Amino acid sequence: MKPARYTITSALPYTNGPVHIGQVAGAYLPADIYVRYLRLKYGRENVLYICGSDEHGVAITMKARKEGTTPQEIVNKYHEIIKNSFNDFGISFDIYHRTSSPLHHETAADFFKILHDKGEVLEQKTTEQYYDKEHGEFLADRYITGTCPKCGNENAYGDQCEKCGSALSPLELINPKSTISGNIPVLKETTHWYFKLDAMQSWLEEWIGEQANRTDEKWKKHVLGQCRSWLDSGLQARAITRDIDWGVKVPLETAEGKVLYVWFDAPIGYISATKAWAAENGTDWEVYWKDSDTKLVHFIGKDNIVFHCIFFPAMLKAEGSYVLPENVPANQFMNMEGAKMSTSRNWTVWLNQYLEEFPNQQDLLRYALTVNMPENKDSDFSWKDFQERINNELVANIGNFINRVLVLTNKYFEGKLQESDFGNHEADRQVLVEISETYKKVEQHLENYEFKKGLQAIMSLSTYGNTFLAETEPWKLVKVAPERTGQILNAATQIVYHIGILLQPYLPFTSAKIAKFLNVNASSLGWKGDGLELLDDGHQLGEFSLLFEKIEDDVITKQLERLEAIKHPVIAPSTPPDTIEYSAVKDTIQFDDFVKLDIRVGTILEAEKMPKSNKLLKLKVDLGFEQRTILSGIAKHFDAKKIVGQQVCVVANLAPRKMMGIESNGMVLTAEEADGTLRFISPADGAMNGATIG
RNA sequence: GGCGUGGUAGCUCAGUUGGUUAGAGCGUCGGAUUCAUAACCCGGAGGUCGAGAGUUCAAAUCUCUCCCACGCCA
Repeated sequence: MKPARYTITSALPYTNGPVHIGQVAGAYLPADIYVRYLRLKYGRENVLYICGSDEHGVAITMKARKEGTTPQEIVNKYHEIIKNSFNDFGISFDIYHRTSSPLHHETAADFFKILHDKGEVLEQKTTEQYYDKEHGEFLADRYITGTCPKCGNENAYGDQCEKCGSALSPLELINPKSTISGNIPVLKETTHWYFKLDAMQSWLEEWIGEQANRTDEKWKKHVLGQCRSWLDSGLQARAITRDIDWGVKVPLETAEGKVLYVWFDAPIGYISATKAWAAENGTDWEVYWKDSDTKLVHFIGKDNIVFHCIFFPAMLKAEGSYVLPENVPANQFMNMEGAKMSTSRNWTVWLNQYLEEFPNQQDLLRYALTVNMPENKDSDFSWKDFQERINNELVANIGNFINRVLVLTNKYFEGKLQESDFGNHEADRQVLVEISETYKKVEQHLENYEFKKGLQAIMSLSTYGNTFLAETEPWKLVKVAPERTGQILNAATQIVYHIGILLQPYLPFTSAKIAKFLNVNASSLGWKGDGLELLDDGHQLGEFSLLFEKIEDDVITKQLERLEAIKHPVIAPSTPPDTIEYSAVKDTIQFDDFVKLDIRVGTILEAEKMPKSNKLLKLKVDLGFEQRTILSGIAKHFDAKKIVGQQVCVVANLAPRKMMGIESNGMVLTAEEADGTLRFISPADGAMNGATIG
């Protein structure tokens, strides 16, 4: 029944920004929990967990163009940020690869070639598309703006009108305009390759139908529903090539200047990542994708369902030699303080940001995200809830239980496990039963992708431990029956030990800490569901401290203030006085002089008044790539407490300057009104920290 | 606009094929306790299961209509 090996994937993050906690809760944390469990249960060598950066597509070329840099630089930057934040957070990929690598280009091109050479899978079609004569290139949908035929909005994009929400095709736009040159584009013929999805309709219906009826593990309802919805409306051939120059070149002589469309190339990234991993480890990649005894599981967010349940399986099937996914346990979305997460509005928590602001507290977020994971419907993350969960559950339940046991054992028996007697005491025997039962529950839940329930079962074991102590009262018993007290604490310590093991998939950092407290080798903590293994009588426990610290109110307040600033941007249109004296325009400078300025978007993380100065505020500003200390003479205009979270523009390449003993690295830009009032300059709709201004 | 998935206690969420008094955690109220990070343990209160209609001996669960949220598509 058990497969010989597992190939587990998490959605490839798109490298036009860092990843945020919603994505983590959706596709990375559940996969990591699953994978850590599988490795413990079935052996590390039988599980391969892969991921990587998705680095192609028009969105990245647009961003590069906007920021005056190259696509490669954009993806290099975010690839590093994303990779490092996953690593710090404990997402335990066997490899984190990238689709801009030569190996991926080769793999994706080969895959295309195989489909192409089969002759029946792909077809060529020639259509007319908008072309920018001045720049000599075909225009991607998003490079075209015009008037929306439905609502009259003059700034609709070629693929969508953001005002009325309707999806468009570029040909529908009235008065189309190239956003690259501003010129009117012309229609020109171009040829593309299409994947004949329609030809796979009946096979897909059959395959999805099998998944819907499987008894070993269920596919989620919303996943199946989405698939049905697609199949019912009839599949159509889809273009898999594009006329841009950023991506995997189409490996045909007749396809000069064309690349694979990103949806086609991205999932192949799973395969190329596997190849890269296999090469590094001197092993064979193919069994992880082609052996029928391999179980392939894709972890994704709900926006990705059709790609992983329809398109990619169809591609794999068309190629012919690959296994198909056994399950695609897509999660729904996580909201933030009751509103949709928005990357452009900064209405989220970036993973790298959390890791910086909460150093060495990965497990707190892992816990909060797991407990609130959007497994079957959208969920909500709020900082207040985060604080309460940590304080009432991690600190008060698990942390406290473990502390009680260790303190008692230390106080009464110098931290040495006394002789146990499970045979003669029903209460002690019950402890072992509870532990075994917990293993069974956790295993069952994890095998079914029920991550919340699994964690709840572990919490229940901790509650059981607390009850066990309350009922046996070792602190009273020790005065009259020290031997029995030793037996009770032995049993309680076995609970601690197994909580340590059970927690490994969920809270690996905490698990390692528990192992240290117990003086056992963390790497030897195996999954001991069958034939419960216990700590030996006489075992000497290690030194311990508090497992979790409480989260104080000010920590939460700070986060909420940041969000409040986003919700209510400071807009103060003051009525100008009748006579305004405008300052004279300065001497003309050359364009070259202007480009020397490096102005960036940043967010104020901390602000405090400089002692002994009535003008200066000491700011800590997050510029995305780094955080800086900047002294700014704005203290008379702004309340230090209220500007935390404010987005500002910063001259990033101003020479450092020391003021009152502290070095200032940059300058925060403000607008000065006639009456001297200062206002921050910040991007109208918010922008990512580090975004260039020009 | 079409399709899909949700809408359950103050909050965050569970509720398998329709079947006794609809559950958990947190919060709240009361009790007990002091080994422990005022933590833990026990107990109580709290729900017209989005709204309305229908099928049924019986509906959170099935059907229809409508409202709201999110996703996919046009």
